[in-house]
Amino acid sequence: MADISTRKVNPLFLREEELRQGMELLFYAYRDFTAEADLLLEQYNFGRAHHRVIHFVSRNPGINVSDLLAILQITKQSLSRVLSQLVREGFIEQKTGVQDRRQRLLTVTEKGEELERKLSENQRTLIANAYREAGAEAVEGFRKVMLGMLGASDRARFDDEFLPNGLRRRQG
Amino acid sequence: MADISTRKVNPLFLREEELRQGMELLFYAYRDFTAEADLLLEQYNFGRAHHRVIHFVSRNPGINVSDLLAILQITKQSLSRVLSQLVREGFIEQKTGVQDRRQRLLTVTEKGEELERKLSENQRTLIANAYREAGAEAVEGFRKVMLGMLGASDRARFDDEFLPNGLRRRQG
DNA sequence: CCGTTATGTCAGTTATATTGACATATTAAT
DNA sequence: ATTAATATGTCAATATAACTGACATAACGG
Repeated sequence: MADISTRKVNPLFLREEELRQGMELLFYAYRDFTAEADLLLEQYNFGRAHHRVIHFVSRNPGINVSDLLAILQITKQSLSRVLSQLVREGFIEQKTGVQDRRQRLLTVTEKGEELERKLSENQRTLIANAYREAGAEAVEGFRKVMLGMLGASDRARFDDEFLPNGLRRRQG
Repeated sequence: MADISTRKVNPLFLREEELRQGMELLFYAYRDFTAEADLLLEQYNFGRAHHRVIHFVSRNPGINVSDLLAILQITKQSLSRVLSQLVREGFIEQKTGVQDRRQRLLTVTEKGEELERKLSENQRTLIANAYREAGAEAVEGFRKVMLGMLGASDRARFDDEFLPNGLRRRQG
């Protein structure tokens, strides 16, 4: 199946094949990437949504609910269940905004940070190993391609961080 | 937030930051990647699972149920609902195996191929654009990193296709 | 004061997956 | 030939996680 001889003589097939491999890479990588954290989450009776909330609140301390919803792209009702659970169990804190007292600004507690570290440990290891094995140049390419795949609004979240080229350099 | 000066003097922070960016790239890319196909699937009252089944059966004509389950990593009951729906509506065909008549070998009908093309059109475009904009070298790096992130069993699915280096070369 | 915004919540629904138990047909092993 | 194991399918109950819609409160901005 998909014999090389066919590929060689048919650049269109080759390109098509290449694209479909890209699709599958994304599928498998995402699944493998999330698999272990999912197991850990079960022990807390949490789901992937909890992980995402903790991750993005940890990365954006003081974020308000609207902005978090914009990142997660879920309904406020969905977030509510997850978030109130995390607050109730002491992983996330809500503080009333100072300029705008309607807002609830979210931060992760120390307990929350600890959980975040646990949850992401395997993920960071996976990425770190993949980066190390692939080498600096490959990592640069990986980022380029991934960024190129993002929709405009999501890409904007990275622009600030990528342009100042503090990160493009090393990844030893 | 995340000021460059801090990054420059603290390689550990930089590395950590880099890994977390990788995590988010994967999250956003996967979501943006699947967003449009999801919309189309709604029109058929199908879900992402249907897309996956069609994709992998299309890529592996004559695959049996067990192997498909191994790829999808879902229960046979879950697959059953999706698959029987696809068979009932004429997107997928089942044929009794010849060597082993217990098996149901799955193939995509012409109608199924058509749906697959529709569903993946946007995804292929996304990848194609990202590849083109990033360049051949970046694509090579992207693949290396993605492959490096896969678990052993998933990586094995690509080994055959990657080692014969019919694909590493061009991506014009 | 009033329209809008940020947030929260109640209720009902839908989609999708899971587990467990069991059934059928077929193959493979003794 | 009988029997154990395999490939597949199905019924039923449950779980999860999202959704929509409606409504409520508090605070902002003019």
